[in-house]
Amino acid sequence: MSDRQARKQAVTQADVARHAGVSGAVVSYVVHGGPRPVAAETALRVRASIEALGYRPNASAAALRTGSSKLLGLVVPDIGNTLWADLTVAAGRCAADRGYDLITASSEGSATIERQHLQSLAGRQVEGLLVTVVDMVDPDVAGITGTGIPTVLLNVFSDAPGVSSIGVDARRGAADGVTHLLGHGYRDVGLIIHPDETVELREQGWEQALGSRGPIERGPSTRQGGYEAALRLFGRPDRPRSVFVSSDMQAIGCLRALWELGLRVPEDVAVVSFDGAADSAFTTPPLTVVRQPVGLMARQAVDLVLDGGPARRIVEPATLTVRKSCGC
Amino acid sequence: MSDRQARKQAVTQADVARHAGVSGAVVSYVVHGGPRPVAAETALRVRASIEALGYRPNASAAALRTGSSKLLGLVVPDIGNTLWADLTVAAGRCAADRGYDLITASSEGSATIERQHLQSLAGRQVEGLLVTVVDMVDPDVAGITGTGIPTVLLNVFSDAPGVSSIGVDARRGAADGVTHLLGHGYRDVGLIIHPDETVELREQGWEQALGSRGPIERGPSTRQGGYEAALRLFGRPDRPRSVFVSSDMQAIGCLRALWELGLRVPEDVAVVSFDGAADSAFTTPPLTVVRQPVGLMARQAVDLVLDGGPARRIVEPATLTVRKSCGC
DNA sequence: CTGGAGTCATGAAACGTTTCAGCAGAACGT
DNA sequence: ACGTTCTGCTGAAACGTTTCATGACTCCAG
Repeated sequence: MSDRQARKQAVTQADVARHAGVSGAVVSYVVHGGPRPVAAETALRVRASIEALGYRPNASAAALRTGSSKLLGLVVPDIGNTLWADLTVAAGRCAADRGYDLITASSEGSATIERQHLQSLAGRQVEGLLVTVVDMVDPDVAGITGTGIPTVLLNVFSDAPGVSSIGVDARRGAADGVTHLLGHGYRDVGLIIHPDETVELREQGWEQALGSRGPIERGPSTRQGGYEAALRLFGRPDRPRSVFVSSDMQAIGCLRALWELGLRVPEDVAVVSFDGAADSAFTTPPLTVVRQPVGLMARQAVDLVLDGGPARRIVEPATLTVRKSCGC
Repeated sequence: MSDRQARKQAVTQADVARHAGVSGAVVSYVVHGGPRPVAAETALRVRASIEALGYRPNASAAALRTGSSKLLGLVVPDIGNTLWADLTVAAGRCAADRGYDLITASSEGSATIERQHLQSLAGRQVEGLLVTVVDMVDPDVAGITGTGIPTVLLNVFSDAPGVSSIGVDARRGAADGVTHLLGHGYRDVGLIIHPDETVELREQGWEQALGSRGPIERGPSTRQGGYEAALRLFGRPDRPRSVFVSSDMQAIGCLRALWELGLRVPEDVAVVSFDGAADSAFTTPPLTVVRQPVGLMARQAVDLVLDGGPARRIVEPATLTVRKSCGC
């Protein structure tokens, strides 16, 4: 109990310095390789002491002194959505390449939680913020612009000053997906989509390609949400012969619903979905998708926040990946 | 460019203190509610200043001063595995409930990356470490025990001193799954498993229930790994009529392989898998699984590292969840 | 020898916070 | 009137780093 109270830093720079018979400054120089030269012999002695004592620099102290936390924040709506998991992996790797760690926070679809996470990350002095917003009610994302933290939005384009955006041309991507379905001869293409500003361009693309509004069912971008929406959509007397689903997660739920209803894919219903998450290739049948290049987007986002240019807006193409669910 | 060089804390405690006409100490008291009383009127004035200036305490400085970073580390082998994503969500929620943030690091199946992450997290003074190891070559996990950071292992039981473990009774769980298959009348139950110390108990459970060793194919715990292993297993002339798959990810890949081979589930091949991740309920057909209660485990893990008792070993039951893939 | 350049190590300041010791003044009982 | 207690605030120290200004020492040219 008392040994737990006495929760102090195990080994400090000063300990190492004493052990090696040098000053603290030299220890710092050895650890960071500069900015002053250190004699090879001394460096060796210091390194030996570091090893012997198991010294590990206190990141908080370094961050305080240098003003650089070497921390990046990532906020996603739902880490259980494999698309965001893919994004997280890619961003984590890029960050690590540049010596940064990533604090990942999942909002679980709640704007309130999102706001809390954002506040918390700002307090942690993260040097960059990658955000996939949950529903984008707020043009200034939770007052983040005021903090001066370089921020990139990854699933929506914002006009807020100082905020960059990276995303795909969702309207065109969606239109391409629907057009592909149309090319198979389907006249009516249903839509399953989340009722949310972040994906409204997908709805527009669908409508544009279709030239009219087909049957729509709405529900959250989750497997369960897609399942329920699909149950409604294909329970209709005028059920469509094909459907464009605005996220892979919903498509996965949709597939289960269709299976339960005894409708075969693609023979009875053709399916195309948006996102191209890792698991969209492993459904039965594998999903034909409009793919977002999240790996690329993550890399660009990390570069953008870390290299500190002016706010930018980058739009990547969303490309159709044909697999089996469309009937090809 | 120069305005970016001049990267200093926007608003500090001292700024607020000056603005409100009080000392820095009072600002701290107001923010934290103590440990000294503050007159209601003064508190109001300070709060107004905080609001007006947009003050946000510097977490690094607080961490340095108090020795408490309010940070927890979570290391998972692969965040794309929805089981770990589920774990991450649960752990993040528990941590947030207690005022902690979670740094999540995904090792992507590499022990080297895992070690790097662990080192980095230790340097960040995380106050607890939740680790799902990637292959468990190292009884002392990457020298973490030396750091004195409370650590919980979540997918393997370790004898390392000072390290807690929380996990399921995997041998029994696996045996239950296989026994269920046996109950359907299948005599030979194949096995798809990752060649790795972290899951060897599942293999033992399978063998124990079976009373012998059936056909095995090995591959990584990923969708692709399961897909390839299944292709081999069911390409055999003596292909089994049922299979126990040691992870949901592999089972999802297996389902795709079976679909490609024209084998129906469960009519031609019955499948039971281990884990019970979120998406195991949304495959076609939905997977019968041996479920790990990751939500519960995450909660216990957070409590364990934060409440600071002695190292413990907790084993939860893994329970069979019957869905459709077993032929019930 | 002297002076200048070069190499290496040192001490101390600063980063922004939390918290302790101390102090002024008011309130109170006697 | 005088101690005593309470309330509300302040100043300063400390946390562990990084880095600057300084200085000691060596080396070499003149």
